[in-house]
Amino acid sequence: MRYSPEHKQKTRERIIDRAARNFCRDGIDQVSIAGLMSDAGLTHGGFYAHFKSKEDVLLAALEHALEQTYATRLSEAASTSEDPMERVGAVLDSYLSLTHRDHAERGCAIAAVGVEAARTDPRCRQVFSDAIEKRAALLHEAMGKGPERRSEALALVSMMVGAMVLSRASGDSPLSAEILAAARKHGARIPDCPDDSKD
Amino acid sequence: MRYSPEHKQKTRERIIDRAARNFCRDGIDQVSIAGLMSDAGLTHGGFYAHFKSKEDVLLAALEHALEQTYATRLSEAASTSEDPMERVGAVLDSYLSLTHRDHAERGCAIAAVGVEAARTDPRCRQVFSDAIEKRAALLHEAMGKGPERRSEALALVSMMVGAMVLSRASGDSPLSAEILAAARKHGARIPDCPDDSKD
DNA sequence: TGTACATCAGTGAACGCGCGTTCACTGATGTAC
DNA sequence: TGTACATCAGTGAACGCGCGTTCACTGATGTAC
Repeated sequence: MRYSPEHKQKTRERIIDRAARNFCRDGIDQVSIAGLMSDAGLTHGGFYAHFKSKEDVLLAALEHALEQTYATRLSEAASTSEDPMERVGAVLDSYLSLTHRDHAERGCAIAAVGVEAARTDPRCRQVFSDAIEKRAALLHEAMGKGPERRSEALALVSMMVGAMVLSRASGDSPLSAEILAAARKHGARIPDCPDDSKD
Repeated sequence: MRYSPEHKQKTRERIIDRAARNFCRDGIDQVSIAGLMSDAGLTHGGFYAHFKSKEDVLLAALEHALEQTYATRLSEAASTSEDPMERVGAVLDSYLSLTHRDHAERGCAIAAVGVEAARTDPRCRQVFSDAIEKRAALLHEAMGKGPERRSEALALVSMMVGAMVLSRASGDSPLSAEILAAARKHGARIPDCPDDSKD
């Protein structure tokens, strides 16, 4: 090998990292290979030494983004306390923040490009499925209750992603922050409700 | 006037209707003016006799789609019963259905293109704000409780939209339907929880 | 240690393509007489 | 009623542009001797 063994791998990871940022910030179609490579300090032709196509780098970028937010923000928030309610509250506060709303480029890829990415490539749907499962499992465990509460975790993830989508869709109106606050409040209550399920 | 007074207006409405379908089904960037006009039985050149730009028709299409789903499905579901809980349940069942998941082209425009549209045009964010307000007000009224419950309505709308986004993002995996079921179940419980708020 | 060489990550011109938009036009329509 | 005319909704060729992708190449690097 001419270059150090990690050289190409490092470049590849730099491209993926920039791709994750750009896709989540601008949307899939607004990201060009040339712009992406330029952000990574390279020229566009080199792209195809690392990826087969734009769809390929999208897939890698989604996996990277979802792993990043899971490993850092989500699981950190979920391990802040001994108290289940506080753990869930910490996840909600972290996710449903104005900072997250205003910085999609380092935020949840499902909220940022879930709809677009899933529309085009079935492999993206698989990546999203796995990510949703992981997030539901994290919340499920954070709740510290029985296995019958999995549906609560799924409902919570739904509310979190939905509130982020709505708060971004409603832009800078007062409604935008109100939505986040409402989801923080009632999200924290979902594990509170009496479990009268018959599953 | 050479043509009947309503002639041009009818054509315009036909274009808007097709635009709403195509945008919600395929995403904004995947819809071309030529394809849209062809769907409306016209050729692409005529487009600019009706709209100033693609963004213009997007705005009109969003308003149309949001008004359609509100006036038909949502408000019908919200007036099916005398019982507040049943009304909310009917809205949830209607929105969180497999039919809705699989037919974005006639479904909720916020779930379908909310993120994409809001990213590009501030006017879209205003349209979405208004639509979210209307939907929250509908649910708020359906709940039949005091004005302090507005945040519950916002949380419910969040959960509905989020569950639809997630169920589409997770494609055809079993998880997809599970998410919808979880949101139906726990969405219906939000108005059930004791109101211990201090607002 | 120094030099010739082979590798291959990265370069940048070129491609074909589809897009949004423009514009000179056509021809179906309702009106004037 | 019949005919000449004005209107303007709709047509389709043409435009410039940016995109994803290809490919012949370059030059920095580590290796062989």
